[in-house]
Amino acid sequence: MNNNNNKESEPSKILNSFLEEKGLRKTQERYLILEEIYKTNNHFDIETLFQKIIKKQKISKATIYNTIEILINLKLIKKHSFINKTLYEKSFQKKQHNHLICNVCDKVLEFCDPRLQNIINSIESSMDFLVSEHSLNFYGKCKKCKKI
Amino acid sequence: MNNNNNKESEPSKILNSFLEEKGLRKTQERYLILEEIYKTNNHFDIETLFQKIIKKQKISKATIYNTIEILINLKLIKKHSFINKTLYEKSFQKKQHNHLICNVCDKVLEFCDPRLQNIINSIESSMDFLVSEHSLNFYGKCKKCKKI
DNA sequence: GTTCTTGCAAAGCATTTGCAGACCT
DNA sequence: AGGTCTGCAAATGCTTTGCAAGAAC
Repeated sequence: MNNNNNKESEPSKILNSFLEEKGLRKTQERYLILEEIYKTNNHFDIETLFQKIIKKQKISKATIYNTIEILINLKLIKKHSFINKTLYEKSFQKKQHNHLICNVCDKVLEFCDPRLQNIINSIESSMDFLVSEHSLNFYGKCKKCKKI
Repeated sequence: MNNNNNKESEPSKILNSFLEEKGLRKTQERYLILEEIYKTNNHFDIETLFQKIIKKQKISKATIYNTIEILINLKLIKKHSFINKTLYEKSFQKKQHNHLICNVCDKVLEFCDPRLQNIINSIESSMDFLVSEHSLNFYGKCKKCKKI
């Protein structure tokens, strides 16, 4: 997969079609922000993303927030509300996963567990609730920090 | 169980012992805030708690935030960082549970599922991570809002 | 009397909004 | 040309901080 998110990458094409379809402007900034995000492999916050981009060219946080909203709607990124901080991550073709957050070093790890889907299925029927999103986070100490 | 949290209720006694032990002041405000929280059966936010108390007597949000912190440490309340809002709930002798958040009416429902503990156990060993807290939230549509 | 706590106001963050000028189409 | 988007700065919402006055011990 092409992570070098130029205008030919899949996420860019998705953004492109969306903007076209809605008659919205294809601004340089929107593609640039998407590109920067797709260059990043970790979870990131707005400030970090802003700092990365501002080194290359003028940009305002308002534009970042605006674009982030579009990207969330397009499912190109995902927002996570952890305790005391909000982080985002790219999500195109990314498998369902959950998070481990180390309270000591702040690292965010990912894991998958197929049993979660079973829980979702049961709860949907037992509680008569339609689940469209979920978040499962474990907070504690990672491998390294456990030892200290 | 006595939910009429006067100074003889269990949560008050816990707060009391803690303050005594640490040589901190047993202020009227601290007991009052705890009492108000234990009268509340739902999840609540700071603003709502503040409004409830201010009707009865002068209080400042700074004091509420300060007391909330003590109560969290004593595990008498629990903080939840949902997407776009922070809510708290009393947690004394409250069983482990998880949350369903309706995106339409904002209602917060609770559920328990014993299989979650199995997931925690597996992840602790497979990821070599020590889990001390967790949150499992499902976002979607509740029974009523599904129909609309 | 000493020390801690409260209430108030100001400061801090993260995010949103309003608007003039710049940029897409 | 015309409407949209950006950047800036101000506003907002939530939480924290600093400090003088008040309360607990």
